[in-house]
Amino acid sequence: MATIEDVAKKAGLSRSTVSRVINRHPYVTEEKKKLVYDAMRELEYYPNSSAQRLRTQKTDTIAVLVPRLTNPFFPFLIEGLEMVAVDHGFQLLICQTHQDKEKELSFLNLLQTKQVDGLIFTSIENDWDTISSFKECGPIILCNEYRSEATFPVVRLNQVKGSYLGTRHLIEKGHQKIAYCGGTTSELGIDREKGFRKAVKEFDLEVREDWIFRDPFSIECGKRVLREIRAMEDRPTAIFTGSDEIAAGIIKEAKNLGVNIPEDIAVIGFDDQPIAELMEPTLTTIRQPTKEMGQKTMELMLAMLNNQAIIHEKHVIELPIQVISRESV
Amino acid sequence: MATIEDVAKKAGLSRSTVSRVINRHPYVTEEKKKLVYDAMRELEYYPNSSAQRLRTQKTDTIAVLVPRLTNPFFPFLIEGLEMVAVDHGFQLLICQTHQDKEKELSFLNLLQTKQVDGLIFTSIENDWDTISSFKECGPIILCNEYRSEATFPVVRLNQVKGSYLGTRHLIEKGHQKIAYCGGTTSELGIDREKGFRKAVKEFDLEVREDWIFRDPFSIECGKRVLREIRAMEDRPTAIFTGSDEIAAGIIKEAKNLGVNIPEDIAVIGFDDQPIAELMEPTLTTIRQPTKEMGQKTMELMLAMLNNQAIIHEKHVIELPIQVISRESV
DNA sequence: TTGAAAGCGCTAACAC
DNA sequence: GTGTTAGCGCTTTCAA
Repeated sequence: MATIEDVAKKAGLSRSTVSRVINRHPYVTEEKKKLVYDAMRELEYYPNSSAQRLRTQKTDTIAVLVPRLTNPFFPFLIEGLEMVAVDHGFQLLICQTHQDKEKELSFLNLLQTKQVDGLIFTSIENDWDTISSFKECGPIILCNEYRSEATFPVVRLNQVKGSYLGTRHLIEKGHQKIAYCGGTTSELGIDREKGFRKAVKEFDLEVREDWIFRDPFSIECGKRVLREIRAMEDRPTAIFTGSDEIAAGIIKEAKNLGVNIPEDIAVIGFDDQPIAELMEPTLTTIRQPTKEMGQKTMELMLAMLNNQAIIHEKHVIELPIQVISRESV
Repeated sequence: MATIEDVAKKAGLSRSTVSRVINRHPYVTEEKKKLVYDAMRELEYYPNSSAQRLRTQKTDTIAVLVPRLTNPFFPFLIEGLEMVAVDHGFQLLICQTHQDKEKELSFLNLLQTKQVDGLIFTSIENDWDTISSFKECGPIILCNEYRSEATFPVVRLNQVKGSYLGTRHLIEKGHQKIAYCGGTTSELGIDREKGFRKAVKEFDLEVREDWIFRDPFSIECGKRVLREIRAMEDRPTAIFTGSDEIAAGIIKEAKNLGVNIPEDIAVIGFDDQPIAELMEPTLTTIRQPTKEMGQKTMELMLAMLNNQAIIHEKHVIELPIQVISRESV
């Protein structure tokens, strides 16, 4: 493998000049530039990035922590993040935590060991104290999931509002008996439940604790929820869910059980993934501007890396959220 | 940021000893080991991986080239790759080519610049000559997509057989007029078409060239294909498709147009993604053992990196493929 | 069992 | 404009 030294020798110049050519510095004569390029070509030289990184203390890489890639929400989010990153010469290191605290910590280690210049959380597993201790290691942003104690910038949606709007939509369609399916471990989940409760209370309806289903996340979970509901004596007429996948599972199981949607029970999803349009009936859902959220996040990250703007540690960007009305409600 | 030097000083030892402790070398007394650990903790020391990489000439990172993450096939494949990689202390650098030749080349550059130890293609954009010129840069494996000229190891399915079985399934269900939707730019696509043609000919049926739809890839493409078919005078009674997404698009559009599946037209997908079970009717499809393919590929990569086995450059691993019969045929 | 020292490949003062 | 040189932080002979 050729090194910069080899190129310098072959070109009859110094390492510095070669380095200048590589890094497109001004003040190199065309003549010598050509000499360098020729030598590089002949030797099939490519700069060693570990050496560059060590020397410059930059990696031009941003770590993105996601729970898992098989949840389509995250690939779409990554799409937005990547678009902006690539435009600015950065690459993404995508890290699946699989909802594991230890794994999450091991990825935070990337920042400590200088394998990445910055890190973006799209989900959070560990306690806030644990995570905040990494503050000194480099720029960190919370995107999608968040913590109110956070002393990092946050890019998020107003989840209270999202679920409030979704629930109100169900109520306005005439539903009074509404079940809720959502996460409880994240602040995002807690906020969604708040929005749900807010809407229900606003219309003087009752929140039935036995109609609250905690921490479902998959198609399978959705199926199970519907089975549990069908086993009840007093059943809800509508279900609010925390993802299109859960909602899809409910719809699927409804078919198996001969339950009609939305007549017997209405369902609203969350995210507006492609699957929402494919289901029969099509899925009413709460659209998150996923890609935009990714873009905004990466723009913020780049600004932090450049110290362009002084980013306040309580900097919060909130993006709009809306109900997409289809057939399942 | 603390360096190994700082730790050495604080512990009253040499850099070498600290390094030995970091790398769990034998022959360090417990006493000194403790001294080092204490110093590391106090200084919040973490080894700089750029320096380690430069010194050891290893990155413990494998690049995985995928067309895009929003096609669920690839996250599942990555799942398999990652499982094995993580077990052996490797991380994945996931690279989306977005079907772009230039981007693909820029990722091959990762190997040249020593940012990764090995590289896995799951799709191929450039000419074989272009790609094969990277052979000297490090271990490369083709996974999923392949080229018969390949002088790299290949992990793949027998695509000819897959589409042959799928087409035969359609024929055995009584279909004689079968349309084909698939890629033509990749060898994988060409092989699938071969399998299709083989089955059709074997049953003395005709391949109608105007029923061949080239290079569809999305839900939207599927919709378009069905519209084109409905505009024909003489229509096929079944469609073979190259992905569950295309098939889902066809089914979706069929509903819009009041076309019954499988009565008016049968559809078979490819991949067996979660969506196949969610569609109504459920999707008959050709299952690829995606995760296993990922696992096998990474095992092979690790073997290549260790020179454990001498991997023949024409090494080909072929995994089984089967038809999953549901309602759409 | 430990330390001294060389060097991985590169960039950036600084000097000319 | 170009070259000399120091050094980024680490591992690994080699010698003791």
